[in-house]
Amino acid sequence: MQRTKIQDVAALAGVSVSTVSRVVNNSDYPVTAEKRDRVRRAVRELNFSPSQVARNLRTNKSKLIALVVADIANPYFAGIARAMDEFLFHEGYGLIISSTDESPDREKGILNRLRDQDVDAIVISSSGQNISLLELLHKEGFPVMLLDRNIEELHMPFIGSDNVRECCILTQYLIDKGHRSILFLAGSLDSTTGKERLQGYRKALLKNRIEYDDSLVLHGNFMRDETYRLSVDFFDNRSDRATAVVSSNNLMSEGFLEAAFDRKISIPQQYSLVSFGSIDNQRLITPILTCYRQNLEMIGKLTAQMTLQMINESSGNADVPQNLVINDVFVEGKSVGTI
Amino acid sequence: MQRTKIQDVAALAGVSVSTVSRVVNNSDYPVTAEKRDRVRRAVRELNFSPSQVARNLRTNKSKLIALVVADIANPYFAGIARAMDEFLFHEGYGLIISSTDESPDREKGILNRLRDQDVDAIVISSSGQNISLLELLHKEGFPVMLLDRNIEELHMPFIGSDNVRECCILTQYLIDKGHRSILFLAGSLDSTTGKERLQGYRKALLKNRIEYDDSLVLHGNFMRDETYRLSVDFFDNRSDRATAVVSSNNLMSEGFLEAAFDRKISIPQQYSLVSFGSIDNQRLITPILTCYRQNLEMIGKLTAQMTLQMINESSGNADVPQNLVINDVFVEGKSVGTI
DNA sequence: ATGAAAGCGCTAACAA
DNA sequence: TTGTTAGCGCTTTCAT
Repeated sequence: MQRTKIQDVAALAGVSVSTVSRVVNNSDYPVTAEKRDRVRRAVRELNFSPSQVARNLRTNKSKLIALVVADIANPYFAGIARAMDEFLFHEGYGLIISSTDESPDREKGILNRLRDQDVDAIVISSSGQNISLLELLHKEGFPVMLLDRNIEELHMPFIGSDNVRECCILTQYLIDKGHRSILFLAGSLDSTTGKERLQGYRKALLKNRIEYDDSLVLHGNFMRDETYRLSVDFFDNRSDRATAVVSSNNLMSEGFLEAAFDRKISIPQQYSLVSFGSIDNQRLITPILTCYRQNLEMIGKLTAQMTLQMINESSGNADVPQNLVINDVFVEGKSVGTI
Repeated sequence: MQRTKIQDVAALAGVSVSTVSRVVNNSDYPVTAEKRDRVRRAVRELNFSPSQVARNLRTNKSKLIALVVADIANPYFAGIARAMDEFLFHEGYGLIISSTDESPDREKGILNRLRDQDVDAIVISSSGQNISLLELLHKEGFPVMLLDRNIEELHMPFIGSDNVRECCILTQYLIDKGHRSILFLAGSLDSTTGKERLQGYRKALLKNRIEYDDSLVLHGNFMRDETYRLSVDFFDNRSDRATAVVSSNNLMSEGFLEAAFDRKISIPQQYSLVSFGSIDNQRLITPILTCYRQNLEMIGKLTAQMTLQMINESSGNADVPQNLVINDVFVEGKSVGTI
């Protein structure tokens, strides 16, 4: 069965294709009521709906926005994706989602693919290793928006948390509870996010005149399994070196908790934990984590809004980079004990 | 900055556009090594990469596959999406993901959108309320593949679980532990999946000569919050009517567990629970659920494979509908007590 | 107010 | 082995 095209409609309505196009697009171009009606009827009769592909080619827009993240199965990204989709759908946009698995190479491949697809914008939580490619895309006119992980030299719109501040407060919370030897689960230091969260931790130590000890920083990559391994190793060999831990994201918190569970370390009795980001199914898990909880719905919606704004601006004049720093919610749970 | 196009490459290489096209597409068409080289060099120099949009229009393929699910933030779908993306990326395909929130209207809107985008295939976990539209898409040549929820009258390829069998076994497990009054958390009965799981439950009752009691079936819609409400209501008003419960999917299990937690009902001491599908962060949650665990990685990969197969076949001859029934893994946890 | 026609960037049939 | 060219379905300029 063939797709009905604009010519078919034009023929049935007895008008030219231009007229059909005008009507279909609700152009404010003048069309007599009568023809408009004839076209509308023909459209309905033939169940016509214009090929977005042909439009794409002609107009250089695809009505497609890409979301590039480490892993769409991470509830953090899935929640944001959900909210973005919700918002974008109503604006007539579709969402292409790709996972990089934290691999810069994979990320590069994905970005190149997106370039060819002519997506209208790219929202990316980048490894931070593809700066020149992102720059190139930007130059070619792709609105690029940085999500969660900023890349400062790029001067592109960014939405994310105040990592330094929030991590500092989390650490301070532990210190206030009497902890002095605090482990830090670091995410990838190639990303601003990873760096800034570590920085927040150090800032809190400094403020409280606690000496920074490099051996208390476990270097991970924001991923659960790896954190599990690091944590098990820590428990097995140097468990007594710390009384509390600051985790850099939700997955790392999960990995740590799994390790503690397997090593029969009880939280918060033996170890206290604070987390950047809450974990999935928290209501079913003991203890409730003391953490900064991110409002995924809001982040997703704002991201979508900013992205559309970029798209519209970029067709106009200068695109003004804009940074949006989200204030997450501090949740006082039961995962921290007093010393 | 302008996109470089095939003409630019042709000019720089001193050949015709067809030659460039042939080289770029690795066509097995004969091209002399020398020209091939010249083209390759020009491609690199100009950083050329063909517009997928123009290709789409010309070839009627978009290298885009759509995944339509109730909610991409449901770990079940997110896990499948992740695995599909993994596989499809290597085959040169992108993945458009849309969430329907279980709304047939929303689903319809999404499907119409996808039609215009000319996606190469649609993978859908459908509400089951848009049969005629799915049929239309099929007639128009869109390969459609049903995921998790079958619609039998459509005779389209399907991948999913053996719902009747697995739910029957889950129920039987409870019966074997001495339970006779068993609550069933039903998903939407508009979907085959919802119906079949209920059917499996009834089958087990029948086999054991336990009378089916309609008031022990809580009618939900596969969603967490609603199940929470239904469960709380049950606990508050008719808690003593049952000693065990069969849940129709992961989210409903979570909703039930949250309700039990809030009402201080302990599992499995006061109530036993078996679940179709495991829950997120299970390792951190007590008790471990007795459930059928679905291998999302495998399901996603197989789905992607079948989809590509459909795409390739449909360009060829008859597309043979194919049903793939996954054997999930029975996990014996600690969520069931003996009576 | 309407229609004819150019052309978006590419592939592929056909010609040479 | 290579080049020329039609045309994918649409939007939009220009002429009427």
